[in-house]
Amino acid sequence: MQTMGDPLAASAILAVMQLNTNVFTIFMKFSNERSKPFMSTTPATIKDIARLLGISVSTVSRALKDHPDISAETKEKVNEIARKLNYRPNALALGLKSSRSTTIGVIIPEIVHFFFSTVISGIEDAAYEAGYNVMVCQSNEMYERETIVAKALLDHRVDGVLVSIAKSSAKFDHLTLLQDNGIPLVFFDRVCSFIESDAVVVDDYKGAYMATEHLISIGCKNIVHLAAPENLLIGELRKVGYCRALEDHNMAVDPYNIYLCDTREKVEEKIHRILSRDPKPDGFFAVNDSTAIAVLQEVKKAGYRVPEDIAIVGFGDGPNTTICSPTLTTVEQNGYEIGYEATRFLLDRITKCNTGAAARKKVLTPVLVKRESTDRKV
Amino acid sequence: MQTMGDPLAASAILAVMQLNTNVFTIFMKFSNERSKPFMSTTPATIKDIARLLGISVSTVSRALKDHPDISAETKEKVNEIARKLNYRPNALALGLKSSRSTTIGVIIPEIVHFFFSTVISGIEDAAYEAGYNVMVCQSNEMYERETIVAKALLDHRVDGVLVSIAKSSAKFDHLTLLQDNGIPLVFFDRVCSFIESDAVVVDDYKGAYMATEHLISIGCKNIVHLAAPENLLIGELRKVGYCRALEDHNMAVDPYNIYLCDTREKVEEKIHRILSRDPKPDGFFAVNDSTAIAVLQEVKKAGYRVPEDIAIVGFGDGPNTTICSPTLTTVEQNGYEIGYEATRFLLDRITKCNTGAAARKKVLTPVLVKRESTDRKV
DNA sequence: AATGAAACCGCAAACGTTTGCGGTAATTTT
DNA sequence: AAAATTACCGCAAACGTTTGCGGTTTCATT
Repeated sequence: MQTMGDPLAASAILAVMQLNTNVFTIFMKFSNERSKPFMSTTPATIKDIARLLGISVSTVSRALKDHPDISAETKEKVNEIARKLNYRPNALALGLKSSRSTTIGVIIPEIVHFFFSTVISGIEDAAYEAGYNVMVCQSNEMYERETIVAKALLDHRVDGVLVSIAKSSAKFDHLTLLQDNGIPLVFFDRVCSFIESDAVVVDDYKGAYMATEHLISIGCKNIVHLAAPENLLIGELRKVGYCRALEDHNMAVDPYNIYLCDTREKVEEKIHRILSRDPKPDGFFAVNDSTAIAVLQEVKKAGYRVPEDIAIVGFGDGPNTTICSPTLTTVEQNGYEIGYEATRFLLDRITKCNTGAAARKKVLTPVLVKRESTDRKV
Repeated sequence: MQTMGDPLAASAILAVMQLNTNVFTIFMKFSNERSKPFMSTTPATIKDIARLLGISVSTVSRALKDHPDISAETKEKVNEIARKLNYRPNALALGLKSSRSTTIGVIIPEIVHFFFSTVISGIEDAAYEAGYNVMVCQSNEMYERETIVAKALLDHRVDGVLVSIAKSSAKFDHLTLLQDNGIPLVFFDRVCSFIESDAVVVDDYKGAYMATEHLISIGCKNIVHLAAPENLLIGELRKVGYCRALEDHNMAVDPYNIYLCDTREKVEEKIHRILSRDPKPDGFFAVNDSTAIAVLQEVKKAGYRVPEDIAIVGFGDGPNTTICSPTLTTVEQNGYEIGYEATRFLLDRITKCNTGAAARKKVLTPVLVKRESTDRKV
């Protein structure tokens, strides 16, 4: 058979020759195929290989994973046919049998945000390194969507879930549901205080403290903080960092200088009210970059100079911070590292099956990136 | 039993009472659980429900889907236990049985880009509306990664795949592999000319034509085009649109005015060479927004005024275009709509099983969004 | 020549579902 | 009262794998 030119035809003959039992069905298989010899429209299975070779599925299965019980000759034949048929193991069957799907789920607010998309890159890299697949689900910051995707991940029997909670999530039954079903959870960035679980976060308190202190150091006397909703821990921590920095420099914390304002839209809605307060703000610390940039644009439009009249600091260090003008001082958050480390935590839980071990927490230290929006000549 | 206060305890009793055969295993089940009555660490199955109720799995299965053969009483009991156990059907088993996973795969270059992440939003919405889940995989613009994720999607027996090819992909065996296995393909944005399949794209030619014509209309005489690699059809089409617009206005197409330059890095590398050419460029049409914005920043840095000395147009209309200064004129691409329509195409193929029908193509018309970077007083 | 041990391979159960078919009991129809 | 429905439920096979166990050969050892 090695003398034949066309390897496909060669194996077809080989296969037919070795048949003993069900020649008919095989023949049907061949005659049914249109123009694609040896390739049905449906994925090849171990059964197909076994049938073509006239051996049992057990043998094929063992041959494919190089089991010592199988002869070299058989292994060769099996692998050849498998290659020709483009055989790929059915992950559903594998998962059902082993009750492990080698897939991890991700519940993430919105991937449009640069930070979250870099987190995903870190997650994917860590997962692929370990042979795991990733299933990414957006909650779109909506509690309902979060519950839906959590259940979908449960349905698919993912081996673990990485989650950063939505702004609007106040109930967490859907997450404890996952835990109750033996699916380990690891939080990243936006953690949930009510659930005992591993977590990877940045030191939001410290980042906010540094940001505020920097504004103070360049001479700001009346610093406004644009904050996130209260149920978000990261928002709270950043607010506390802001307050503490003021206190440590003997500046009073004016509650009226703290606004719930974490999107561009809210900035456009509230900015005039904020700017018309007395004493007038000369510094802004916003809970994220896009809010900070919106402020930057609005105050410029209102005739103020940045950073001379008003200095601004954001949080996150997305690429936008270098394309606005002036460029934005911000607190760097290494999304990739957060995703990578969180996934390492999760894989650890999965492979070690140590769901019992105490919750670990990794806190990454952010760094303040100084740019033009706070670059005053002091 | 309705008189008891605790519904959990009530059903436990109910369950034990109804047992006839395997009391022992049930008892084991209870005594094994720590602090979580009625909830093992592993997901509940139909078998569990059947065992607790002393009925067969077939009955439970039918009861759960409201089959007329099952009595109202049984249905009620089954549903009650199912709810208590947080029963969720095993998607792996369902997929294996039906050879449909109600999951669609997405192969996308990089979700960091605003355009692609909006596409995903459109995909998700269309998929969820139809009860499908979405598995998003990034190729990171790498051919190897693209082949890996394609195989992973095949392994998971997704019902269909949406794909936008990586810049570096020149071979497409991994995609025909999917087709050969009966998995329908729909391309979005970056199509592959060698594979006959459905596609949803924007009219890149027209978008480029409009952009170039706009530059001409504001008085640009020497317009540079920063192009994508040649193997990307969208890049080619945009280049052709650029050339055609010049020709239609009796302006010569200078091949030296066309550069392979589609990232910020390449701009920083080549901009000085480009600007030092004679005649000096007075207009730029870049193949995407981030490239255009990089140009904008570099020419400003080099002392030129935008748009007075040099006018710039991008492609894509991401949010960056409104935060750079001056704001960027660009060609709007409705990513959400592309994703939504592509998914509709795919679901159509899946549900209708009409893999045989001719390939359909939907071309969305982009619109030119004029902003400051071309706002000359003419 | 009988025994033992390799070397190879197949049977069958299991994972969690669905579903055609058959069966029993209760109810209705003659 | 017999027959025919009707109502309700269980058996078992199937989806694609893996794997413990048992079964044949074959070959080397006494």
